[in-house]
Amino acid sequence: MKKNYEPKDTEVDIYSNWEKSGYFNANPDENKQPFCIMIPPPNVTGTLHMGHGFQNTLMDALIRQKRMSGFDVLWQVGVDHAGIATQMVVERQLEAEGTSREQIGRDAFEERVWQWKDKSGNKITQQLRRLGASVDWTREAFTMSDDLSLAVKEVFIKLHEQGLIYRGERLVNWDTVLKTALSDLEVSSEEEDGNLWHIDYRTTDGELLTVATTRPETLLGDTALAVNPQDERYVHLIGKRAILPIVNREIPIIADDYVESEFGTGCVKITPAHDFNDFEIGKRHDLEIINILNLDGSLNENVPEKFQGLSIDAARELTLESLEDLKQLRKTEVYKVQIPRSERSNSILQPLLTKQWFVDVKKLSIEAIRVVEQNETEFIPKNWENTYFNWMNEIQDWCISRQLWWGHRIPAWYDSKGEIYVGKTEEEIREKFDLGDQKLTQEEDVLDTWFSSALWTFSTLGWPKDNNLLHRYHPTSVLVTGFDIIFFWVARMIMMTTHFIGEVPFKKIFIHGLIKDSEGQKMSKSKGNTLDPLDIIDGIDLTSLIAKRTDGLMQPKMKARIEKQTKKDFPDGIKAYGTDALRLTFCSLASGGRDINFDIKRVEGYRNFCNKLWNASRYIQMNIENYGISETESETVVDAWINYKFDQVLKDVNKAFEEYRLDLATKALYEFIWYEFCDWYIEFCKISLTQEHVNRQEIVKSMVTLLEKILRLAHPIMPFVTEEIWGQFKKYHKSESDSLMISPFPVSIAADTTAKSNFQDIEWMKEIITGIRNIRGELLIKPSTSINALVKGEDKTNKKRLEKLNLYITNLCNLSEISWKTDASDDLPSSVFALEDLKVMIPLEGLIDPKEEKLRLDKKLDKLIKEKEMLGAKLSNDNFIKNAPENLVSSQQERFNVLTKELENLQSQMKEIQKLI
RNA sequence: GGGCGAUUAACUCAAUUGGUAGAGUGCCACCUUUACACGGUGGAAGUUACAGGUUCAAGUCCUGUAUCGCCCA
Repeated sequence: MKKNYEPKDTEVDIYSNWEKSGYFNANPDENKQPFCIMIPPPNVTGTLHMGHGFQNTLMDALIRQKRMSGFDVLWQVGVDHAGIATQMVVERQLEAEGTSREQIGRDAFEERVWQWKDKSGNKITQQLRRLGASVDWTREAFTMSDDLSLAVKEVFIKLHEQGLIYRGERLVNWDTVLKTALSDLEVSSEEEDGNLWHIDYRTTDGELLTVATTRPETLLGDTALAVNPQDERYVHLIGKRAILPIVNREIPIIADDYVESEFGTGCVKITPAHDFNDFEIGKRHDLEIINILNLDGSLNENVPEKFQGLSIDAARELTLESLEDLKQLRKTEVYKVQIPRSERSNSILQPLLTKQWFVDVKKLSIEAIRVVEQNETEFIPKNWENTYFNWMNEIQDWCISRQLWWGHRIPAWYDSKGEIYVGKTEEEIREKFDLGDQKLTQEEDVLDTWFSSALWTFSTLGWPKDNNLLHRYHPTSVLVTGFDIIFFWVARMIMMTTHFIGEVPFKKIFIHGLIKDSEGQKMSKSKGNTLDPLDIIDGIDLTSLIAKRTDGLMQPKMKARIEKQTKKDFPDGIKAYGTDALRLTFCSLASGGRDINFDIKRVEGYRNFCNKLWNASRYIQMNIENYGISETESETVVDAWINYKFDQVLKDVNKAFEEYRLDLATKALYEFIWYEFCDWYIEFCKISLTQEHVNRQEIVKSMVTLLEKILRLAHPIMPFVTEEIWGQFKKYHKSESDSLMISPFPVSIAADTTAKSNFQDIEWMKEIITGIRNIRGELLIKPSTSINALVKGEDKTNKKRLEKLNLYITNLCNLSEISWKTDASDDLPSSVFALEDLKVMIPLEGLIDPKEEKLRLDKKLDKLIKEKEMLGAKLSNDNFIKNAPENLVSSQQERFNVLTKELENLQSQMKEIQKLI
C-alpha cells in the first residue's frame, strides 16, 4: 500500500468493474424485498453541477445501504429531453454551418437533434459515473424514447377524452426571441433599474387625472383606467370615461380592489392583453382585450400606424416623445422594477395572448392533496408539505404547449374548419371520426418537457404496456429532490400518478437543501462562483479555474471581479480530493436545512479522513506481513470493548439512514473510525503486539475482522476507498462476496454482560490515560521523559482494572511505573487529577514547578467548583426534585457526589503544593 | 402585501421528546515516536442576533424587535 491514499489511482477502475459485473442492476425475480428510487432526470444538455453531485450522493448512499441490507434495489436512471435547451444547442450548430432549422425543415431538424443526442448527449451520465452513482444503466431511460413517448401520448389522449385538456386563448409568458411560451420555472424575475412615468389623462368631461406606469408603451393597448373603490380622491370618477392619449380612444374608469391607492398616483392603466393582473381585472369587468404585439415582440396593426412594426423599446421611446409633445407627460421618477426575463434567451418576457393547450389541474389536485394529507406520501422534513398545500390550493391551469420543434408533438389534428381531433395517429382519427379523406393537419406545437417528466415514475417502469414492472417497484420507495421543484415536478408527478395509476408515485419525499457558495450566494455562471464537482474530485489549477469561470460570460465586465474573487478563494486552485471526500462532505451537510454553504475546507478535512482510514489499514497490513495471521481471533478486553462500541455505532448509523439524516451517519462513522478505531484501538493493539507471550497472529486476525466490518459500514457513504482497501485485504478476511458493494451490511449482535463490563474497563482506562496526558501536556513534560504515577482510592474494581490494564497505561503515557498506593502515609507533593473517588498523582520530584502546578490546579478547581455550585442549587430546589424526571435527579445527585469527592482530592493536594511555594 | 425559513466559536456546520452547547477548518504550545505531518498529544475560543414570557429547567416552546434569504402576489 502507498503511504498516502491516491483516489486517482483507483476510482475509475473500481467503478467500471462494478458496472461490468452487473452489480448495479435490479433483479426483479429474486426473492427479496424491492427498494426503488427514480433519479430526477437531468437535462440531456446538462453537465454535472454541485446540486447534482449533492443529490446523487444522497441517493447513492441510500441505495447502497439498502442493497447491502439485502433489498432488490432499482435505481432508475435517465435524462429528459430538455425541449428549449436542446433545440437551442442544435440551432446554434446550424447557425455555425450557415443554415437554420427553418431552412432544413422540421423532419431534418429532428434528425439533427437525435444525432446530437447520440454524440454529445451522454456527458452528464458519464459524469454520474465519476460520482460513484450505482444506477442501473441497463434500464437508462430518455423522455423522448419510443416507450416513454407512448406513455405521453396515452396520457394526453386520456386527459383530453376526460375533458381535462383543452385548447384556449390565455396569457402566457412569451419569449419574443425564441418565439415560444415558457414555463414559470424558466422565468427569472429580478429587480432592475427603471422608471415610473406619470401620464396625464383627461376625462370626457375635461377633468385631469394622472396615471403612473412602468411600461408606457402598453397604453396603446389599454382598455380602461382603474382606481380603488375606497379611494376618496377618485370615487367621483368611477363610471366616467377617459381619453387615451395618442390613440384618442375612449376608455372606462373602473373601480377594483386590486388597485393599491398608495402605488404611484393611485390610478392605474389597464392592459388586459399584456399584463397578468390586468387580464384578471379585464375578465371581472368584461373589458375589451387588445393585443398589440406580434410574436416577435414588434407592434402589430392594432396600434397607430407610426408605431406599427417598432420594437418594444422603440415604441416606448416614441410613446414618451409623443406624450411630451402632447404635454401629457407630467414627470419621470426613478424606480426599481421587477423585470421577468427568460432564463433561456435572457430577453424580457412579454405576457402575450396566444392559443395554447392547458391541463385543467384543479380536478387532479384534489386527490393529490388528499394523499399528502393522509400521509400516503410523506415529505421529509415534514414542514415542506405546507409549501405543497399552499401551491396546490391556488393551483392554476397548466400551459403544456410549446412552440418548438423538439419535444412530443401534440397528437391533435385540425380539419379545414379548425375542428380538433385527438388520437394516436392520423389514420386512427380518420377512422374513429369518419373523416373520409378530407385534409387534416397536425398541431405544430410540442409538449412541455415537464409533461413527460410528470409521468417519470410509471413511464420508466413500462406503462402503458401490459408487461410492466409497476407491480414490483411502484409506488417507489423515496424521491430525493430539491425544494425548488416541488411545484414543477413533485406536485405534477403526484397528480398524474394518482390519476392514472391510482396510487402515489413514491412513499417518501426527501427534500434536501440547495448548495450555495461559502458566502451563501447562489452558484451561477453569471456570478462566476460555480464549482464543478469533477474539479473537486480531480483538482484544477488556478489558471484553468479562472478560465472556466470567465468563459462565455453574458456580462464581460464581470470578468475582472470573478478573477479576483477566484484568486482569493482558491489561491492554489483546487487540489484533487477524490470522490469519497466530496461525498463525505455532501453527506455531512445533509442536515435538513434549506441553504447549504459549501466550504472547500470541509472537503479537505474528509480527504484527510480517507487517508486516515487508508493508513490504519496500511498499518494492519504491515502487521500481517510481520507476524502472519491466524484463523481465529483474539478475545481480549480490548476486542470486547471495540466490538461493543462498534455495535453502538452501527445502531446509530442505521437509525440515521432510517431518518434520512446522512449528516448524523457521517458524523458517527467519522468519530468512530478516527477517535476510537485509530486513536485508541490501534494504539492498544500496537502495545499488545510488543508482548512476547501473546498470540500475535490472533490479534492481527481481530484487527482484520474489525476493519472488514468497518469497511462494510462505511461503504455506502465512501464507496471507493473502502472497496479498494477491502480488495487488498480479500485474501485475509476471505469474504464470500466478490465485491464490498454487494457484501452484507453489518448486523447488530446482542452484547452480554461481560462485554459490557470489559467495555467499561477500557472507557475507565481511557480517562486515566487522558488525565495523565493532560498533566504532561499542560506542564510541558517532554514526551521523551519517563515519569511515575500513583493511584489512590477505595474501589476494589479499580484496583483490579489497574492491574489488568497497567501495560497499556504505562505505554500510552510513557510511565516508568504506575502503582496502587496502599500505605496510609501522607501523599507526596504531586500534580494530580481526580476521577470519581480516585486520585492519580504524578510526584513533582523536581520535575514540575509547584507554581505551574498551582496555576493548573486553580483552573481545574474553578471549573469544578462552578459546576458543583450549579448542581447544588439545582438539587436544593424542591421544585426540581418534585418535577424533574427521577432518573435525571438521581444522575445529577450522583454527579454531585462525584464532584464532591474529586474536589476533596484536588483540594487536599493543593495544600501540599502550597507548602512548597 | 401574504407565507416560510435562517441568525450558535474567527469561518463552514451539528445539537435526538426542553435537562449543565459539539465537530471540521483556522489559532496556540509541545512532538520529525517504525500507519498516517493529509499526523500525534495537550490547549484557548460561545451572554446560542436582541428584548420579554412560559417552566424546577430554554439554543430548543410562546410573543415582539432587528438583520438576511426564499416562495407567492
